[in-house]
Amino acid sequence: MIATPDRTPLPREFFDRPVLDVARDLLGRVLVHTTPDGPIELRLTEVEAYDGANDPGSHAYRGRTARNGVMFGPPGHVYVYFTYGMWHCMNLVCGPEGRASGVLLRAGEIVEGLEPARKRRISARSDKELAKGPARLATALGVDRSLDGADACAGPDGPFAVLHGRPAAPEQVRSGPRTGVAGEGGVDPWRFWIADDPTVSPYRAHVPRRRRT
DNA sequence: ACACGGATGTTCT
DNA sequence: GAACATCCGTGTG
Repeated sequence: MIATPDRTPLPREFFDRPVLDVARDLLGRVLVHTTPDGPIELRLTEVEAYDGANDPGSHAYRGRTARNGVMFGPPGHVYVYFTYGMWHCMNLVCGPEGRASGVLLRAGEIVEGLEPARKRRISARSDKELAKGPARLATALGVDRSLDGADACAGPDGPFAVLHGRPAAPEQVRSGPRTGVAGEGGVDPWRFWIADDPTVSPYRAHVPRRRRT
């Protein structure tokens, strides 16, 4: 008999901690996004921490703007941004309020709602690629800017929640530099993942692109 | 498996 | 005008 996973939503206090602690602790937890196609659930296998005004890699480094406002708000909310003209990526805001730190959700395993996830990720060659990468993850979950600012601690009534799940054992957690982050921001080992998990995305260094005309 | 360039448009300088 | 917390298709090995 298989033990029942703990489906208790994480309380807001979970997110009201230093962002590095929250990032490590999120691995293995289960996200639930309720969509018109039904619930999609994802077990997190890879995340990155971004530490507000102290962090040259963070969207909050140069202060508050219309885009990043949610990062400056209370912990336990969803920050979604649009990038490269095509993609969405999602973060969970960490406390304390005003610190503007967050955890980018980079990859995971779809554990419920495979059919709707495949439908949104038609180019995926296998199920382990459905959410292998932050924009793929958001696509598979059906997340866009309409979810920006949503409360991740609202429980089953809200459109999005983070369940307790089965946290990864600390000895299974690996860390390294963040993917695609330029300059000094790409130095700190603030990317975390579960060792040997097939859904973790490959590391890529930041590549400055040549101008187009 | 890995490297490259194009796609696409919002955001900020 | 430039940068962008990326992805995909195509090429090579």
